[in-house]
Amino acid sequence: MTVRCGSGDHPEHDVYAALCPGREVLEALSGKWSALAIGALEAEPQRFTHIQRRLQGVSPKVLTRTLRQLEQFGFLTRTVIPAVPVRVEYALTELGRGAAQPLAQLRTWVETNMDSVRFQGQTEIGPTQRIH
Amino acid sequence: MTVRCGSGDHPEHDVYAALCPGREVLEALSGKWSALAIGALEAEPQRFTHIQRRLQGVSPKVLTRTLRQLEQFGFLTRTVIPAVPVRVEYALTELGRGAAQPLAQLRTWVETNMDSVRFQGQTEIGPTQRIH
DNA sequence: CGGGATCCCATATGATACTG
DNA sequence: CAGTATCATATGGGATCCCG
Repeated sequence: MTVRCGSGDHPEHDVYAALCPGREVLEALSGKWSALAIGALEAEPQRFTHIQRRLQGVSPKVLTRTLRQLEQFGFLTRTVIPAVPVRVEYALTELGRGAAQPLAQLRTWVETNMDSVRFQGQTEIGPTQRIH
Repeated sequence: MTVRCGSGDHPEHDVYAALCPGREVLEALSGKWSALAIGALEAEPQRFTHIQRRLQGVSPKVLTRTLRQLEQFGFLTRTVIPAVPVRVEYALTELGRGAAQPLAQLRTWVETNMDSVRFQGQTEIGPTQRIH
């Protein structure tokens, strides 16, 4: 069964708890390519190569791992279509479509707020100064 | 100025583009502790130790790096309050409060859908079979 | 109290080439 | 087409100890 991790009184899941399995899920969805991959499948199922072209810069190896991980959690399905050459289709599950929503909002937020983000260099700080 | 990365016709930012600076931002918000850290500051500014206690399991070094990174992008501010001992307060900026929303939705989605997530092991696959 | 300095490791990510 | 194999690198993350 699923481990719960509510803090104290209520039994709900709480990603702030160290042992909450939700952390794994959050990390899976937070991978460098996860949000993009899920977004690529929002409209309709897609084949490997299509996804790879969409996520500009991803290597086949990394994309494979990303997709397999998402599949393991049940966010998407991988279907091999017998044909020559073979076709493999990735499609979001019901769960995946659910996760796709907050992820899409995150992507959209980033895109629409890019101009407010600061890209300046380091904030030099050094050791915290003591007051004498 | 800010680099744009719209695909083709429109000039908007597009995180699917390889050179889009939005990718950095998305990654910054996708760090293992980023979403949790920002969430910890949603209600009100907090001190380092408080945040550390909230994010169960984070080491001081990693938390420091997480916060500094978020500060660099302008998501939060770090204020040293002259006192003995020194107090350092972290507070979300306007930008940070904006980012906090989609992140909160993501956390909430994960927490409320944990029971639907599959935690079973690997999907054994092996090399894709060829059709003869 | 709020970190910095170090050391260390796992693993995520990458580039490239090759194959069923 | 849809990967796997290999090699290489980075760096995020962690543990510990120390400091002003």
